[in-house]
Amino acid sequence: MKPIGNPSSVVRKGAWTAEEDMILKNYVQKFGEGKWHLVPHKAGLSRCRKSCRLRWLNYLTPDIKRGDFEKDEVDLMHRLHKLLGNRWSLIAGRLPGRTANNVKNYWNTHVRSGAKRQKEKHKDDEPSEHPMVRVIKPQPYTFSKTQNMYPPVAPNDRGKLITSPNVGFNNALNISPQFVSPPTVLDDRIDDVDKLFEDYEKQMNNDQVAWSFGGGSDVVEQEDGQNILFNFPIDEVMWSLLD
DNA sequence: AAAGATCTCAACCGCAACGGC
DNA sequence: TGCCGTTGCGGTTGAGATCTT
Repeated sequence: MKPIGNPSSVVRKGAWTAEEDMILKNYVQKFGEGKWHLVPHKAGLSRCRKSCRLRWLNYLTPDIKRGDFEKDEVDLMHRLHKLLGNRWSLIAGRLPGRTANNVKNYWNTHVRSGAKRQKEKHKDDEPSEHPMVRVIKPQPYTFSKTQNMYPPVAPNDRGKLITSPNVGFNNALNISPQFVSPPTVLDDRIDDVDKLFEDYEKQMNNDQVAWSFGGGSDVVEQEDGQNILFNFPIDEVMWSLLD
């Protein structure tokens, strides 16, 4: 065990001790969050600023929720993951008391490994139920709502949407270009996501149509303008996000 | 009871984004 | 406008816990 309390000595790694936790907690309660580069020195911890920040965010922050995820939390996680992909911090932001690390770990162990097991189980007998597995990630892309430009959009081999002169629009994911929004647009509007879900859920419930999630895939699929994920035209959602 | 396999999750690492100068 | 320091994020690792044989 390396000594605690001398920031000029070798930076400690590994599990945090109760003493270190107490020092960091006292420091943050006294001086507040932020300026993490100053924390090790000012608090007298032999830890790097990253380690301090992570420890605070993932463990010491008050109101952190521990234990198993509840069913509705998992449901919401699935919905948000379908919409946002592996943007754990955004997903965690919609799950009170959960951290990005929390969510990521849960996903990687329970959800992803579960899907993997299922895939292995079926890999020899029949083709996957969801042959097209792609997370649609927002990419930097300048566009104008009024501008009638349709650079063909298609997923590259890493599952990211790219434009290509050789790919006709019908050969892409059949997603209108306005759906391929720059991250800033999506991020700016992320606060609207909850409202959207609520509004559409209300609407769908009125029409006796339910959300369709599950299957353990990361698919946002579209067929004839409809998508398996949302049971409503995805363009409509994205336009309301962009409006 | 013991050894090996598997699972879980805290912590680390690398990188991109951001902001100040 | 480019550089540099800082921050925040997602992917990965590895130690400890738990399960299986």
